[in-house]
Amino acid sequence: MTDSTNAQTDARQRLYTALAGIPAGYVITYGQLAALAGFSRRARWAGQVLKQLPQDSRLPWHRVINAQGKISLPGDAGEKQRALLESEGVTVSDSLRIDLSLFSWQKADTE
DNA sequence: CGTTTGACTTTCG
DNA sequence: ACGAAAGCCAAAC
Repeated sequence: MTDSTNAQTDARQRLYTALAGIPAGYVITYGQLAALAGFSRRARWAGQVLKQLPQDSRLPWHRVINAQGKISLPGDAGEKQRALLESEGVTVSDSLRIDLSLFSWQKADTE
């Protein structure tokens, strides 16, 4: 395969690694996740990658929400994500909203 | 190469 | 607090 293909795979891999670093009971926004992977202002791209994420991947994709502290997944998928977060101890409001001041993950702390 | 699209973000009313 | 509009960026057409 070509170098360009490698670059694309590497970019996704970095995002996966960053996502894997999010502990249960915490959430992170698309923008923060992208920045954590080394790509600032790539929030949309991060969302696109998660959408294409295979089901067999064991990554905590449900810990990723938007900057408004709300689940971006439409329909039943959003309800499913809420259930997963609740099961990890994250409090989710009826409007799929989460208190970022309590559950937002900061890598530069607690370690 | 120009246009459209989107699991985003921020600002304004 | 909520919705609309604009801004931003990469991938798909």
